[in-house]
Amino acid sequence: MLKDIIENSENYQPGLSIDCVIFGFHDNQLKVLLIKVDKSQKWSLPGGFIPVDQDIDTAAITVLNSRTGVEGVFLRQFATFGKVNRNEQHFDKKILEYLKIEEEKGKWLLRRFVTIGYYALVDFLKIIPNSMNRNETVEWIDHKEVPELILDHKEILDKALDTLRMELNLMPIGYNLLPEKFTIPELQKLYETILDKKLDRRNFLRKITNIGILSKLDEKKSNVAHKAPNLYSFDKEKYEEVLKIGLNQGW
Amino acid sequence: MLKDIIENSENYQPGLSIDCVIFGFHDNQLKVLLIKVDKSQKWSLPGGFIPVDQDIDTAAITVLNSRTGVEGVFLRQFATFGKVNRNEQHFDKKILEYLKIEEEKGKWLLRRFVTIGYYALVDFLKIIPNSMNRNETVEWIDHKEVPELILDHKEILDKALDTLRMELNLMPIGYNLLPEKFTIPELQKLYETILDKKLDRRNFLRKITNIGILSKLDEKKSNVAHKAPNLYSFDKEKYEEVLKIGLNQGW
DNA sequence: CCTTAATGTGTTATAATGACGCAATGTAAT
DNA sequence: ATTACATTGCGTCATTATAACACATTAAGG
Repeated sequence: MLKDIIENSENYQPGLSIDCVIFGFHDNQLKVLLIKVDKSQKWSLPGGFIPVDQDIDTAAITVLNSRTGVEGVFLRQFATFGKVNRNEQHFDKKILEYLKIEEEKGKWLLRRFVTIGYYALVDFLKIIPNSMNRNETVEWIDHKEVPELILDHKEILDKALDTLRMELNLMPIGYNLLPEKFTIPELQKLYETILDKKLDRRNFLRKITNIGILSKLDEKKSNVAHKAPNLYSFDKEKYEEVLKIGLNQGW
Repeated sequence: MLKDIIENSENYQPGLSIDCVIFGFHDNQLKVLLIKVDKSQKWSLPGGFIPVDQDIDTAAITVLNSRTGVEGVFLRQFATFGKVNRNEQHFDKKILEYLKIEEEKGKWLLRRFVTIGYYALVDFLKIIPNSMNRNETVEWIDHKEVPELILDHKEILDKALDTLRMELNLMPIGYNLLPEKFTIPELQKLYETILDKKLDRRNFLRKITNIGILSKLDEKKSNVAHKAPNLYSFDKEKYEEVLKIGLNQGW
């Protein structure tokens, strides 16, 4: 795959890549989809290169889609990373030897790559982590237990989470991270997990319902310990509306 | 200049550029620093290319500095633009002929360029718009009277303003856009101009002073019609602190 | 059947916001 | 000089939002 790209490098934007921070939510944990190439010691964010005939947003969708199989989810560009030495220890000649790529073609890879960061929010249960070949492992990892990552991928991940936390104040979140029917406590735990902070149950309920994006269903969650919580779903129309205009007007 | 870059294109990141939206404030108008190359009909944002041995942030500082002469001001990356055809009508062979660049070297320019957008807030009065050569005009233009721009520069400018408006709710603004001593009405007009919205005088005063970033000076503005307003300055220390932690906590 | 650990609903004090009123001040017109 | 006028500075009040907390309800399990 990488070999194909390098050998057809004239079809790809040089020195530019895309990395996706794909968030999911499960077992009250914020998960991140990470990849490990078998021969490598470290994990990395799913990424890809940009065909010269594709918009960068389209290329990002391709990356997300190839790893998760989902389409039409929340995907947003958040920052671009371009320190001089960000990949100088990584894309070195060993890879080219390993992939049996001739030196002239290989030069395409041996330069500083600037990478455009996107983050996605996806429904954990709808995703089957998809390894594109047998040499790599794709896995959901709790964001609190992320192992050492290649290059500056930790920095990229942190920035994505910072952005997500900030955008939590500007727009509703949850539609893409929760199943269709969910309970208020579940939604609250999502918020608490993202923010890494305890919230008051009762105040949370009031605030979240006041936004007007929730529909209370005439149905309770079954098979739960203690009192069965009510189920809710998002009112997609109002949700989209609030996504557009934003939550806080501020000034 | 462009000729130099193309002829030494191996020293520059291929297919990648930087564009700066430089905001200033004067006469109660939000100004944008724009450039017009004499032979061109349209204006453009000041931009530049990225030396392979420079961080992208450093390259952005270079662009800003070369046009304004200022250093250490507010400069922030806000988005990266990479539609497939964003520059296909612009960087064409005519330019290469005009610059007398041989075809092989010129290929560097004839591809899709992805551009990283930065926006800067600078003190209008401290800037001397600096044209790098006689063929170009550098000018402050009221953001409401921005003429047609090349490529997708209008889109970039709009996105920068959107970002600025959003960040107005997250952090204090003004330190880089106003002179050292200023009045509350001036600061309010800055906010009103950026937001394109009238604010209540009295509520603005209360809110802005409650942030705790202003120092009331024992001095009034002179030579003004009507009642002389008090002068204020920013408490740099508290300002920086609020910049870090942010204004609204939200959740 | 009682304990336990959740959920659902409400209350109260405090703070933030939005919409105004009015006096003080300096310019400009008469 | 006096007055009209625009603008600043400071304050009020009703409404809304927020934070902290009390209590009843519900289901599971000993």
